[in-house]
Amino acid sequence: MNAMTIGKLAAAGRVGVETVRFYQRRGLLVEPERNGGVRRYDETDVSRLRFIRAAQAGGFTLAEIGELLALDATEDRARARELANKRIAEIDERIAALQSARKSLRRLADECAEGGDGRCPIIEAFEPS
Amino acid sequence: MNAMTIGKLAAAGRVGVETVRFYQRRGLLVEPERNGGVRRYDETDVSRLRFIRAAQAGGFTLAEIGELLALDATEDRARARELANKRIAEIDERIAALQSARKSLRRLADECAEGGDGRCPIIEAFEPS
DNA sequence: CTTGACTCCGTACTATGCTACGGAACCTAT
DNA sequence: ATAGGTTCCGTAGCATAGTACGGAGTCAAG
Repeated sequence: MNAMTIGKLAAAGRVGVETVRFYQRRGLLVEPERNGGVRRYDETDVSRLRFIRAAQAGGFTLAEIGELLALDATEDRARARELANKRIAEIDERIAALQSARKSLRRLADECAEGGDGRCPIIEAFEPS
Repeated sequence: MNAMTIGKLAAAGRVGVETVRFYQRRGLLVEPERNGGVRRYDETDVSRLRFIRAAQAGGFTLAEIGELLALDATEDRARARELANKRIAEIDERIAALQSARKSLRRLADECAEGGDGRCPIIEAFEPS
């Protein structure tokens, strides 16, 4: 078997050991079997850990990720769909906000680029447009 | 003059009074003149406050926003451009991450939608694809 | 069988961005 | 002039997501 220690798991998920322990306390990672005091993890733990990081990158909070993980063990497809759709809507909003900010920044950079003197009107670059 | 109290300013910026005070402590909003103990704000303060919220929506931290605001008072166009471009790159990354997460979620919702039994493979939906 | 790396555990601390509390002062309308 | 709503101020607390500490236990190599 390819059992690994917490250090290996953390490395595989590119997080710190303390972070793994933290996720365990939060119930995101299950406390694994021990081999004489020392925890032993396997590939499914790596998957879970990677899932957590991927979901986080998608803007899920740890609490939401916990719900998703719990959901993954059930057959409540309706709830899973509901959560997914809710999050998609939130993601769309967030993307829109970022694109708006990007536009303001682009404007700022462009206006500041074309020589000229005086200062860049940074606040105006973000004015509701 | 259209001087307003902290409560009006907060309302105009859709934030709480405590938040305005917090921003003042952080140096994001300047301590305004007093009219016998009570602070009086004007339209420029509203602009600044709105700017802070807009920049925040674009993912800037309060520290970065402080730098932008400070920059707005200088003529350091190069630095302004640099900051803007750096942030644009970050925003693009963030948008890409969100779009990737969105795709996974879409897949999840779709797969869970089409009848079938058993559970939705949530973790697999986020597997490095 | 000892050394050094790793693990365990609880607890404490950090950073970010607010949010709340509570008593005093002040402002406004009646 | 007095009641009620704001404002002022420092300080304290909260949520999120970790990060650090330190002493004890364990494990594998030499």
